[in-house]
Amino acid sequence: MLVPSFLAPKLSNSTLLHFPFKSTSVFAFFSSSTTPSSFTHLLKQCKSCIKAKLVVAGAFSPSATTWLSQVVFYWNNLIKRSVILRCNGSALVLFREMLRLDWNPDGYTYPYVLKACGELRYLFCGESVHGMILVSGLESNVFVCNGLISMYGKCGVLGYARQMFDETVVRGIGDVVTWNSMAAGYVQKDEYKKVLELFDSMVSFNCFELRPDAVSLVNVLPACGCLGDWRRGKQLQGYAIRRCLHEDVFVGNAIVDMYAKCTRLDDANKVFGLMEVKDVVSWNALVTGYSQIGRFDEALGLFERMREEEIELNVVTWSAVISGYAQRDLGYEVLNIFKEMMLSGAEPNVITLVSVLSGCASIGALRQGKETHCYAIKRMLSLEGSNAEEDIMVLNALIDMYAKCKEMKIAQAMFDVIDWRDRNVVTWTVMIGGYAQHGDANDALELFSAMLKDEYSVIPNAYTIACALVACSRLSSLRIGRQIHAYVLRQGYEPTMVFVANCLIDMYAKSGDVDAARLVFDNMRQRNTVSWTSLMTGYGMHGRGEEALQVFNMMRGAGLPIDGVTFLVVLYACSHSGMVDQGMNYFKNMKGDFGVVPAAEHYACVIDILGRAGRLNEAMKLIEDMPMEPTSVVWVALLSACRVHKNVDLAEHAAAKLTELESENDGTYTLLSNIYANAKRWKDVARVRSLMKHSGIRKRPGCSWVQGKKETVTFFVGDRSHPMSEKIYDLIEDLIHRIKAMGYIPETSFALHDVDDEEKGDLLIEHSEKLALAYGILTTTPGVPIRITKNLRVCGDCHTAMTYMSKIIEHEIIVRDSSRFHHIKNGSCSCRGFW
DNA sequence: ATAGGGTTAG
Repeated sequence: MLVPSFLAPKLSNSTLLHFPFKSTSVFAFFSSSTTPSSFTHLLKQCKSCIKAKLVVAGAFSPSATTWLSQVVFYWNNLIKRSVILRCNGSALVLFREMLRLDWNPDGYTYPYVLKACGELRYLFCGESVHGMILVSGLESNVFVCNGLISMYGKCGVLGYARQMFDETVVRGIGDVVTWNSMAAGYVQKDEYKKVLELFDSMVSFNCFELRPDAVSLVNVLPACGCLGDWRRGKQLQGYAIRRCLHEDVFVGNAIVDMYAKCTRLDDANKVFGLMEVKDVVSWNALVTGYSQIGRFDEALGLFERMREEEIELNVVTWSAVISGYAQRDLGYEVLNIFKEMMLSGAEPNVITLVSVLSGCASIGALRQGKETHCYAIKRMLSLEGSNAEEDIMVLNALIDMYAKCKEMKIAQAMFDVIDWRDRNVVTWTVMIGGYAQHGDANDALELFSAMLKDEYSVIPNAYTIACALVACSRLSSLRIGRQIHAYVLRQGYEPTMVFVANCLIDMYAKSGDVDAARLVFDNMRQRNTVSWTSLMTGYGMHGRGEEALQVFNMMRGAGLPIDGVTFLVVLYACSHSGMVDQGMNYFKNMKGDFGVVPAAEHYACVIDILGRAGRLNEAMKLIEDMPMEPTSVVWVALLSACRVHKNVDLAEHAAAKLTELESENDGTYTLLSNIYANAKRWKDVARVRSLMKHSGIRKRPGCSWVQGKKETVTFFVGDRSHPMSEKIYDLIEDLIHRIKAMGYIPETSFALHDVDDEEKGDLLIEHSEKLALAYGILTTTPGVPIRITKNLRVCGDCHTAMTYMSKIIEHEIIVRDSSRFHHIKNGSCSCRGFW
């Protein structure tokens, strides 16, 4: 008996032949009256429903019949049928029952039983069967050996598979299937190089009978595809033609797929055109090939041709088109095609669902997302055995969908329900990304640090890092951002470094350290458009417009494509640095020089530029000349300009337009109210305030946070919850007193109250940014900048007060508000009035 | 035995 070394220690165990089958849903009983014909009848029943209970009274003894060998044959048939119908669990139950009734499995039984073990990834079971095979002396049967190799391969223990393979080959009983089974094991585990090696040794193996067949090619061709080795694939294509194997649809499909995976779509198309027999798979290979290299129009063209030629579309076809749309964030198209698919009667599978959910996420289609959720639940309930690996993907897609639809509570609830052992990197990443973008970014960072705990045994990937950095960007959390940067450097996320580095640029810029952003940019080995525009945006929001334009010129020099977003960033930079003429020039020439047609967003930016410069009439004229309907962003830009330049009439016009567009929000009302207050039109102020009350729109509470040594501390308006409150308020009063002596006059129009000026002054000192500053002064070492972030725009009075204060405190004040950065130092601010 | 999927930034 040839006992493989890996099984030997287990053989001494008396539990060897113990079978851990739990299911008892299927019984096969044999009575003394069972005849071959009644047995055949039972088999037919099984064919229609393998779960049918084969009820026969009493146990059946093998010795009581004259058709003994026939019965084993029928058992084999029953098991084989189960396996073919993919009811592997039933196959094993039948096998156990066969043993219980004392029938002896033969060389025809084991291959199927092993196949069932492999499909179910029941390694322990498979080993037990292996033990029985050794006892029965069938270990020299090549079918059985091949079954063992493929069982171990399927269970992922390639070492065992390889050992069985080597022994089989050494004993000289190996055939093509032996080699192909081993190759299939390697393919399963993505060991593509091993597949190629195996194929080489198969060709050079000195055996007359042994030549690679169609199956061998079908195993090795995808390996070439995955390795991008199309030269090798072409050789194999030559081999296929010499052996006339290329006429096999499977081989043809594998060749098309190989070229498609190597992004050589023209070669793939040529092979496809020459194929005499095509099936859906051939078409699908080409469709997905085009879709994945971004030639989506050609993919859609093929899809249309498939419909014209009335090729029966299957799930894969539909899924490929749906995922193509989803990847392009074309959510509406996703939903349309999905509807068509459902009407055609095709059954969606896990992949379809995941793609549809990603489409829902991209357009925030909560209702359709919930429908898909219901469908998924229905499907999971009706499916016989659910697959944990596939389940987690659907769950991840659902969590992501809910997060992108801003339903963080549902997302969190779903996350909580998943056992931590079932959560994978993506589960964590979609949650972190969800909080970073659509919830409280603090929660995102908390989740990120929880994830890093060893007990969860998941390692963040580049996507996770990117999401965590987005959270830092939103919070301006330079300290945590730096820590993550250090983590990135330690781990080295080489393959996706461009993504991560772009996020780092964004994080440093938004955390107030645009020079660090530049450093990251300069050290990148590869850059893409986003790298450049991120850096430009960084310079733009810090009011360093000249440098932004320098980067733009470098970008042009580097030959990168200049698109609409690039121009948006350029105009944004000009507007925040008061570079009116340059901005207007770029706007005028963007179409002529770069072929980029200005969109509504570009108009909004230019109106902002003109507005800041006080050229309100020009701005209004431009709005009237816009080739498209002015969007709400345009009117908001005008309204803000009216605030700065105290134009009540135009402000009223802009506010009326915003109401027309039904996109007025708390910001609109606050601006308008401030404009009225500034003009001392108190009745109008009261009217706006009562309007707000009636429409249920509340002023978002102003909130500022300041970066402490260890943590970030948040203050709301009039906040007295901090333990240091008393000291904070004392300090503000003291500072205000001192700067008043320097000439500071409180700008009372910024307080939303119709009371006398004295009291308004009191309310102004409660503004969150002043509280944050006082806390910063109290806790920061002299000389170190104080970094404050505010959720709304910084209040004009606070801005003036801080500018005065910067003369008498020993800190630079770096304020990030919802519009830009203010570096306040020695009595002046980097914004130079361009908010 | 061949085809298909989710998480990222301006």
